[in-house]
Amino acid sequence: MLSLTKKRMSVRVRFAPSPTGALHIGGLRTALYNYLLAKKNDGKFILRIEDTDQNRKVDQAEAYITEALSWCGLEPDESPSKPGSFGPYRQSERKQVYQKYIQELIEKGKAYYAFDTPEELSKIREVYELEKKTFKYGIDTRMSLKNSLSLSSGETEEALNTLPYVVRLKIDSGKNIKVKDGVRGYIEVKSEEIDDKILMKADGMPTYHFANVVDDHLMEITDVIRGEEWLPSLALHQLIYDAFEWNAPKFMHLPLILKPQGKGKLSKRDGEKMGFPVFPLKWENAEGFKERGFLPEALMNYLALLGWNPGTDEEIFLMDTLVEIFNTDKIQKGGAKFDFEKAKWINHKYLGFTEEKIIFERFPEFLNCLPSTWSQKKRSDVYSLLRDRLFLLEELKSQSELFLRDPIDYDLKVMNKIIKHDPKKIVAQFCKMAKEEIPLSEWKSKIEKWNENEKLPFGAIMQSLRLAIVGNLSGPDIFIICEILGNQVTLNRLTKFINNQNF
RNA sequence: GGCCCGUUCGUCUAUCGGUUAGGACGCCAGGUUUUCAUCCUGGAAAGAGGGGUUCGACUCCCCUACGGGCUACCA
Repeated sequence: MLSLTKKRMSVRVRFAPSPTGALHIGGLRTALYNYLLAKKNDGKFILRIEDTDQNRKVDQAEAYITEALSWCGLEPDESPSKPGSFGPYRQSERKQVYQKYIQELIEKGKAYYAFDTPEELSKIREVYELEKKTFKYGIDTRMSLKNSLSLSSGETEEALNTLPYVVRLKIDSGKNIKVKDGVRGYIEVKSEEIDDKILMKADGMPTYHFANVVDDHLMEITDVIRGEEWLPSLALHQLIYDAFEWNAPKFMHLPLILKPQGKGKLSKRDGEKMGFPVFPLKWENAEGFKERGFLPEALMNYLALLGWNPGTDEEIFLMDTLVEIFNTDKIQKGGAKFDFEKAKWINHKYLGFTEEKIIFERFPEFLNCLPSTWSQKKRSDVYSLLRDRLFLLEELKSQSELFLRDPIDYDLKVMNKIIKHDPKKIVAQFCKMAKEEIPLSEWKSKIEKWNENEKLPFGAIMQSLRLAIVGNLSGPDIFIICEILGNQVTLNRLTKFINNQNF
């Protein structure tokens, strides 16, 4: 047990998203696990923006990511907006760095220039596909393609000056590459399986693989926690570390977050289709967890449990506890389906133990459905009456509507059931009582007393009142509703009911 | 197609060779309540299939099936 909680020295982890759109909960969970590992070990959590693909870059995305992490309480120790001594933290600003290191690889003979155009290559791929073979730019093919290995040095020189070129990693065959994933264990890959991946693109930008390795090394990253989609590239990354003769960090690949129903990984579409958020904050037309009324702590709690477990039966953990108990060897191997119901239930728990004052301070946007003309006490009374019923803060709006306007109509099914007890007469009696301003606690006994002569089912009385005041049979304690409504409004509603000509 | 990874109730998961396979969400039933919801109690519900190894496999190995990922000058 002691070894599980022992702290390691100078842990540095990074979350490295591409600014191609909103951060979704898969990425968010990756960020969370990184954050937890860092904080558990008194280490540093670094945000690095991987914007090497200029075509897919979305302007607002980086700001969104920063804001989303902040809302979730995952504040980076180093980031583009809070540089440490390992910057720049945006890959597009590190071009010279990559140039320097790619040069080193070329000089070492570990990488080479290639002049084949994308069009040429895709044509070759098509031909291979027709023969049901897979084209690999590598040991078997590289000498018949246009690169500094197949061309003479003069031709290469010439091409370098006139043609666009990329730099590829030169992979030797016949090697068994053994890599370790902290979640799954050792994985062995034959070097023949890996092709001579492009390290530097024709536009002078590095590819993910290259930039990632160089930056993780330079930024002294000790542990890489990333999505499972990177697992097949792990051997390639190891080869790049080897080419530089660098020590690789520890790797851990998180299982994917899957659709609630059906197959495949969770997508933005699923959220739209099934009515749940997949983004922390609003993005374009899609509402986020924030807008739906999640407490960020609750979201983090749910995400922590999606692919990891503490090994106990407990499920509700504040961030501080999470940091304490988080342990990477409890990370799950298989993908996990997203379950919005469970997420809501956790949020409900948080709503239950979070002080009202805190809710009013932190989530004013949800309290806005209560008129600003109301006194603080009245707003507070409404919230405390409704809070046990809330799973999402957004529900406050619909749940509080009964205070804002008189019932539009009355539930006819209920009406038919109780009509034989003469609900108007019952309500009229209640009217009389309401005029006397009886304290809340005495309503019930008053009604019972009155009912001694009338001999009505108690339920019929209560149903008549509820129908008259809110129009249907659901909702919180009707007497408290009356008290919050005040005598005037209550009397109005009762009178309206009595005067209704439809029954 | 090739390569890699995975598979315990509907869902998230516990189990690290010997358990009546545990918990939670959801579902169902009962209780509390003036109703609904909350809350409380209870219930139904699982080791993908087939081979091994072993005195004994959910647990270790192999095969199959299924699911997923990668296979770009995207990350």
